[in-house]
Amino acid sequence: MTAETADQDNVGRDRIEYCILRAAEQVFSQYGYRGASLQAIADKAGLPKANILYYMGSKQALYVRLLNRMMSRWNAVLEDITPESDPGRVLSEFIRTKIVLGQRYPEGSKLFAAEILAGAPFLNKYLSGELREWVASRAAIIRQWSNQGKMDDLDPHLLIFLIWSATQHYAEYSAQVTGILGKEALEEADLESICQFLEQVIIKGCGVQRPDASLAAPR
Amino acid sequence: MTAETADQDNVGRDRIEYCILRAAEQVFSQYGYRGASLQAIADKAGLPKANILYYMGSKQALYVRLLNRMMSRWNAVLEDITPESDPGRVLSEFIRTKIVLGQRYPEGSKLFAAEILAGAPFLNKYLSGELREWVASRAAIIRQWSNQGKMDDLDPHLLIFLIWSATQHYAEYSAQVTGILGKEALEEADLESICQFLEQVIIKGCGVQRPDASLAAPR
DNA sequence: AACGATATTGACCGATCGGTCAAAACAATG
DNA sequence: CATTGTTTTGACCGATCGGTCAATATCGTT
Repeated sequence: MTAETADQDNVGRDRIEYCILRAAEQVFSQYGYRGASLQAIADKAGLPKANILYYMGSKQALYVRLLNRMMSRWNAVLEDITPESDPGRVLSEFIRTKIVLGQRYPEGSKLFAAEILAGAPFLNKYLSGELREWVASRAAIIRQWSNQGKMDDLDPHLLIFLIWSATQHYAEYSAQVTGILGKEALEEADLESICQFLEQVIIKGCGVQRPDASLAAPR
Repeated sequence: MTAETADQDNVGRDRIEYCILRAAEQVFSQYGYRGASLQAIADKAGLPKANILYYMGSKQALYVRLLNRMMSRWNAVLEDITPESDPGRVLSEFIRTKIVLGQRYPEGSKLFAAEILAGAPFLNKYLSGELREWVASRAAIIRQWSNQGKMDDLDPHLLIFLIWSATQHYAEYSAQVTGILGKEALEEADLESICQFLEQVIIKGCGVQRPDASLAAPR
């Protein structure tokens, strides 16, 4: 690197890399790792194929980078959960956040789904490592809620799986959902309906108690 | 065809076709349509590649045949639903049937998932045709249940989506589920727990009333 | 203007893709 | 045994795969 024009240089580099990542996410999410071709990514990015490899090194490196980017987007979810939290509020926020993430990054969600479908060849360590710990810590807190009588006594892992599956469905199966509902795409109002539906059914289904039942007057 | 040794002939042919379909289902479900190669299918079936094409005609014909086979497996679900049915029993059976199907045909389930992820290029007509009608008719009955006060007033489409997603999750995301639970595979007992969990949460979450509340003595 | 570093890109590599074909192997009938 | 129809399969086709490379273009520094 020559002296300190680094800022400008990196800005230009970052812009191109972002463009490549965006194109690659679309192609990988649609066709999976093996089904995607660098040529298709290059075409979508408007660059020659050799340029993709110049910036990303290899198909695998590009793919792994996309996976990591998507994982990091999910890291913020359910961060502030504590044994003292109100289950209803936390579950509600969990559901809404997941729905929003799926809408904000539909290709990333599908990319992740395709990776799992293929048997998680690049993510098995993450699944049985970081993510397992993540789930275990949240499950322990949910378990405490049950013991405190704040909600029914349910397997917390299965509850987390339920929320995952129910929310991700609308990102990964958008083709099915829109096909059946006869819509071109899901609108804001649809998403709000979905969120309210899932909140109501899941929170009620878990027997979540009103937070301040002993304090607030029932009405 | 020569006279009537047709039986034997067809049996031999069917056996080979079944073998090919089984191998193809594995490969397609793991890599998607574009990511799968006829060579990989041939290797898994223990046949030369040219033989696959002799029996199946083309990669696309083989793929479409697998899709149709999987769709027909799902046809039996929720067939005997009526406005007079007990919602609890129907939903419970719906959930269990879906879980069982996912376990019986894990590759078929993943095949379908991969097809939807890719934007359902081969299934969009089915989704917005047959399947939409299927959903609409069931949704109408669920709506009647709500009007009869048998359950809460919820969007039936979203309820069907919820059950679909929650059950299919254990077939399509088996790599994630086993990775997080730290199991090699889901056992019978796990599946029973999952079914009971989903039945309890969803039925309770929908406010389903006990069927003979006015007849049976509360205990 | 001259120079070294970085970017860009067309040409090319061996491997593999889906698919064709004709020769060989096989089975059944006359 | 000869004949006819069906399977089987290796060889091959043009296209495309991921990846390499060297020639060229661009840029900042001196």
